[in-house]
Amino acid sequence: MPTDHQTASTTSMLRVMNERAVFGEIFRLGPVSRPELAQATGLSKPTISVALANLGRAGLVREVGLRAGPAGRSALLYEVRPEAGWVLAVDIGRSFVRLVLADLAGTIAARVDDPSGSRNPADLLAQLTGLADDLTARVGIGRADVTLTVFGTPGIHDKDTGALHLAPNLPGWSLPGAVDRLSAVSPSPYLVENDTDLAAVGEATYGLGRDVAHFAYVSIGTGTGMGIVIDGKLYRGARGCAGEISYLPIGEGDPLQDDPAAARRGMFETVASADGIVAAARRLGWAGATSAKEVFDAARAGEPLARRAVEVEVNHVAHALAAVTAVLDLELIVLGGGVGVQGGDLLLGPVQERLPHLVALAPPRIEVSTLGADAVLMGAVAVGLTEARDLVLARTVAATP
Amino acid sequence: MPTDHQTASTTSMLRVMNERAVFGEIFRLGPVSRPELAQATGLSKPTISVALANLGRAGLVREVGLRAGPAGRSALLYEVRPEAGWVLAVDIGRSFVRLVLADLAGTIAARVDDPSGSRNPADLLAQLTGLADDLTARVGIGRADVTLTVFGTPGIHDKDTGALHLAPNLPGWSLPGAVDRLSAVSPSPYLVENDTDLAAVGEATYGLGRDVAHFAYVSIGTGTGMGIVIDGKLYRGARGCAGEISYLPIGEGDPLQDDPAAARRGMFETVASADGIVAAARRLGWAGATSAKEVFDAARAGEPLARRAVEVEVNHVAHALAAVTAVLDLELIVLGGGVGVQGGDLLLGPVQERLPHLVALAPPRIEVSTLGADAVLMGAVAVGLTEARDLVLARTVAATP
DNA sequence: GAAATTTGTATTGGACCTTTACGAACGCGT
DNA sequence: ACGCGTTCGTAAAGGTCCAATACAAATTTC
Repeated sequence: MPTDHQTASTTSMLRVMNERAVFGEIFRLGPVSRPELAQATGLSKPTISVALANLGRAGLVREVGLRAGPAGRSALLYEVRPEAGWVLAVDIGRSFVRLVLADLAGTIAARVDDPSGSRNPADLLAQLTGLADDLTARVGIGRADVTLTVFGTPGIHDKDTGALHLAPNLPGWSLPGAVDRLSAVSPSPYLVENDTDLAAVGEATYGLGRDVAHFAYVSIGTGTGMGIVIDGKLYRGARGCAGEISYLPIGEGDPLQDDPAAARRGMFETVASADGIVAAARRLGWAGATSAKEVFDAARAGEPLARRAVEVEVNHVAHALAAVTAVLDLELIVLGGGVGVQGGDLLLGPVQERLPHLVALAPPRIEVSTLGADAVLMGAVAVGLTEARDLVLARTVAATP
Repeated sequence: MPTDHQTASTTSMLRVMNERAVFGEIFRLGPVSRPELAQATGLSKPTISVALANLGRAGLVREVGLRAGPAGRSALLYEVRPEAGWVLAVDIGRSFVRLVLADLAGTIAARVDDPSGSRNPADLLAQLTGLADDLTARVGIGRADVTLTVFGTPGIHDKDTGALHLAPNLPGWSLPGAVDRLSAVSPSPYLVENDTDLAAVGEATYGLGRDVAHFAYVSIGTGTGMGIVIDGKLYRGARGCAGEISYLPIGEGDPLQDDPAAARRGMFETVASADGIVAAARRLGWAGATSAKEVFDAARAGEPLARRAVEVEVNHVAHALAAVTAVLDLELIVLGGGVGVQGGDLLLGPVQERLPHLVALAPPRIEVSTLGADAVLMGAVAVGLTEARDLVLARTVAATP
């Protein structure tokens, strides 16, 4: 049990701490006056003034107007200077590459969605670099002005070897060092995160999980996955594999005896992902079923075979969420991914009804994602903003001797 | 996503922070010299001296001897004054009540194990109060000298209502306010924690999980449960129900169709707990099986039916740990509880072998508890010590105007 | 247009920590 | 036994930072 010991501080670190606190409150509260900052931080007015002077000199905050109060002198308002930092968010999806350039205030300045072709490292890198240059040029900043780049990819990024595991859709990226080549996209520091994890952060920051302390995002689509956000922080697990619900031992039979390929892919993913639904429909007698969307449409139209296939899916999803609830005891689970979003109307009610029968605990609320396909990108922005805020501040502090 | 904002500090809070840091390092490093403390905290020698003077005046630390170095003046060593605080740990088990009185240094000064009778609130309270008085008297301190009392109980403590849920073995304790009556045992502040959670903390502090950041303790016995320790902190979940693996949807058939009572109890607990093993043995043809211990003994003797019953148990446990691994991605899982400890030799190997076939991820290490029945008690001591350290420090700081 | 109120800043004082310097204590070698 | 190098502990001086107080500036209300 490695317990983090309390840190000691010297006087000169106080200024850093307090400036950081002031900067953080400006982020949190938006345009805000000095008295409000004094209130929020517990610091005195003169201290706030000094901190604002330093932050202003460093170009991190700016005056933005006056607040007209009921009486008395109007207060100057301060806000984060948006151009103080830029976050490049990249979602490397199965069929699309999406990029967003956001300023430090979180405003999205430019966006690109590219239905890309090849996924081998060299082609993908060239494509990403070109798109990134497009975006920065469009906004009128240089490549070097990007504070931080955040990549969302499927699979698990092994930071020691630079390899990407469990991402069969990205051939060539599982070789050692392959992920490190992403540094070529932008001269900034960069982060590589699992796409489902980012989607979870996105939903937790901009979506339904905003005020929820124990939250998870469950993605069901071509594959399955889960991102866990606890107390506002992503939970990654010992090796970054937390939330790999593909491997939940849920479904009929025993993978060892049945099908080793399915075992490698994971029991839950095999039965519950899009092609698992198609397989279920076929097994039930609908030989011509080709896509999950088709099955859901038919179920909405009242087709009995399709409805039974959906029932099977409901059962699998309910069992998975039951397992997650038994382990994590969450407040809210948001359903996403292709199946989760497009089939959400058919899944949500039955799953919610089924869950209390499986776990005699207070079940979590279950909702369908509001961000949809943008969840990954928005999560990358959120992660990037949090990190970029620290980066610009650290840069400033270092430059104040 | 509630993000905790950076706190601001004033100069006078620096002293508090630094004294806290010094005190923490003394805890962490044991008898330690001033130069070592300066090194560990990053503070200067004079500051350490001042902090030690204050802590000494408050009775929290004391000189303990000299360190003879290879050359130069010998350094005075400081350690926590054990009598500065006392933690009373209480394990309310199924057939035993165990109490321990530990000083602030963590030394166990007195212990009592009582094979108690009645479990209704009034009787149990009387018994606990008597035993607690015995312990304090034996050590020579007063009731009021106890800094903190930590109770370990089965079930989930609802802090809002003061009721204890999911603890069928403690009749009467599920009424609102019942748990609050535990305050009568000692005039100190008190905490009520789930026994399995405490056992997890015990193993994480004194047992096999000492240097592990992602850890869980899985208890299998009369019931089943899991305690999760992440980065040294207990993970409780949204309502304190995290780790209730009794409800993992693992086992044959569907509880809804089969047996509503089993559904209330939880699928996994029904099949994998001690009486689940007995039931499995009977189902396999051993009609006379009466206890899990008997089944394990027979399996060790080579009895075929018993060995098959153990195989069934292995399968269930492996599935449960697979689900836990898929969700949490742990480094280490420690197996405890009656079945876990006494049947560990038969379960460990087969489960470890089975797990990689169920999850294609790096599986966690699995070990059998070394603390055994003392895990709950030791966990209560660990939790109490952490908290008591803050309490005595806060008391001191408040008394220094 | 004056009073009331709120905002921003200048000044003073206090709390804290570090640096520097020096005396105290100890071991080792001669 | 004595000196020397080394380490430990403390004292004094200096610097940084923040709060409190006081006051000037700006704005609304009556």
